[in-house]
Amino acid sequence: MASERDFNEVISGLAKKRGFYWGPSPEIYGGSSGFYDLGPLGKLLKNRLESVIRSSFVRSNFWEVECPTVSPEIVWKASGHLDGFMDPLTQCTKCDQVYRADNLIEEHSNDASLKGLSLDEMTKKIEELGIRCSACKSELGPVQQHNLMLKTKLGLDQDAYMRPETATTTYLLFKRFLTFFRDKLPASVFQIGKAYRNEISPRQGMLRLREFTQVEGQIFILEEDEMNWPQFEDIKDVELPLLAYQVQEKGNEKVSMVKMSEAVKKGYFQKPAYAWCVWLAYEIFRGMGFTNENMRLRQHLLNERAHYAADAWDVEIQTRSFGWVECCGIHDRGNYDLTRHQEFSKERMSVKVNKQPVVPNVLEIAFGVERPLFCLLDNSYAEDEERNWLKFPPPLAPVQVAIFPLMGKPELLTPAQEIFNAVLDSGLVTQFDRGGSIGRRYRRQDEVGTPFCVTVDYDSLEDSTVTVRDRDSMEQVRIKREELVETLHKLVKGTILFASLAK
RNA sequence: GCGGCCAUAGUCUAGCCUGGUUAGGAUCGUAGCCUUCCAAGCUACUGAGCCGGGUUCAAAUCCCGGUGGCCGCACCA
Repeated sequence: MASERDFNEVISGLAKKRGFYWGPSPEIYGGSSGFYDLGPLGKLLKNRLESVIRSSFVRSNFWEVECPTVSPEIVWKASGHLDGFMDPLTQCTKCDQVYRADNLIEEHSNDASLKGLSLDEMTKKIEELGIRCSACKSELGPVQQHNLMLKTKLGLDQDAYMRPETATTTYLLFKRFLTFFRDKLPASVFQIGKAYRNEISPRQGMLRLREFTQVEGQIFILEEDEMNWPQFEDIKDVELPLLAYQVQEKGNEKVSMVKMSEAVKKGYFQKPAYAWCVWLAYEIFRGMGFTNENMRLRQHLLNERAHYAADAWDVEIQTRSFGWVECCGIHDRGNYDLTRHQEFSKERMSVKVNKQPVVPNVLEIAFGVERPLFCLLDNSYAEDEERNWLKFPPPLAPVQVAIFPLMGKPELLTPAQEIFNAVLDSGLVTQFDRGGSIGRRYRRQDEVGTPFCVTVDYDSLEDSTVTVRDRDSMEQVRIKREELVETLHKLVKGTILFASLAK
């Protein structure tokens, strides 16, 4: 198998060639890194992932909302992103090398008390400690901030920002949710939408984008309900591939399959409701085609956690291009966000518990769609001596069925066209292909992961059957014409397996 | 952002050092012929020197700047 870097080139080459994604966008003007276009197949695949995500959330009683992607500055002051989302940077006055000021100070002082200095204080500290550019030994300039949010203006002069996450915009609706949910907590909502991060220098293609689609599910919940979460009963015997931080601290990277009830007992999870969120994230990723073989749940080490996070686990996916890739965060955000918005907006963000106002906590599942999209491509790629193909689970495949006449003769073309129209009308994404040899057409479909191909041959004219060919085994069975549409639907949904037809 | 390397059809690539004809090949694609199930063959065709500037009679080729990619550093809520 190709090395890691080469493998990424295989995947992105295939993605470009067959229309999964293109970029950096806008290509004809040279492109800006961190931006990609989805081609027809990529968009289909993304839609499938999103619909898996949607139905998982809806089945778990979450309600979908959609908020604007631009919000005025006050929102991001309140959320902490205007301060916390900034990197304090200092630049060499001579060679323009850029350093992260807080890291620099920490390295040179070994003094943990120096966290949280202001910009001016950091500038002074660098001078005091005599820190110079490690490349050319020249003086460093004043500490400035690089904000990871993209700034814009509303009207003539109101500062505003593109949202760096959808979560905050969801929290702003809390009062409305209380009415909608008739004052009952826990209340669960989710949002799928664009978010923007002005990364200094994004690399690794689809894995670090400046504009990407975020999925964020939120549960507004009171503390006692976090401890008493009935749905946990349903999953207590489910085993998840876990890597807790206690295990990692012992220098161990070994994932173990742990029953959820066991994980709570061991103290990996403090709260059953939070543990359930980790399970839900896992379930969503299983729906997106990942398995215990290529997925793990890793708990953040204490120093990895974000400004709002009381506990944090990630879903990580193993790829052949980049090793383990962090794809989803499950956060216990406490009541940090609602408290802050209450403070800044002067609006009540609490509910009454025993006549006392209580600001509820938030549990969050957050991920970008593009990462699992890439990981799925990466994990689905297969090749042997004669062909390469994408072994998408049939329900996720962008193109679901392809229809061919065995040869481009009118007597086969016409019935093949009719079948194509019927299958297309039935709601499957279907392609018709009459070009080149039959083998070549199978290979084309293999390369984009189409799970089933239907071929109309001369026998079809006699006995009204067609052959259905399976992508992974390359085997084929004859199916009666009148059963074709229904059979294809079952195959694509995965309610029957091709192997069960093959006898 | 910094440094090193790099940029030619959809994809892979030759030519660049040593400036000079219609920028060559492979593959993919398209149309047709042939072909009764896994990239066969034949014929024809489409399609390219990242962008901008400079040097020169002449630039894919030399020089400068920008953009993008890879690697290292830094960054990645």
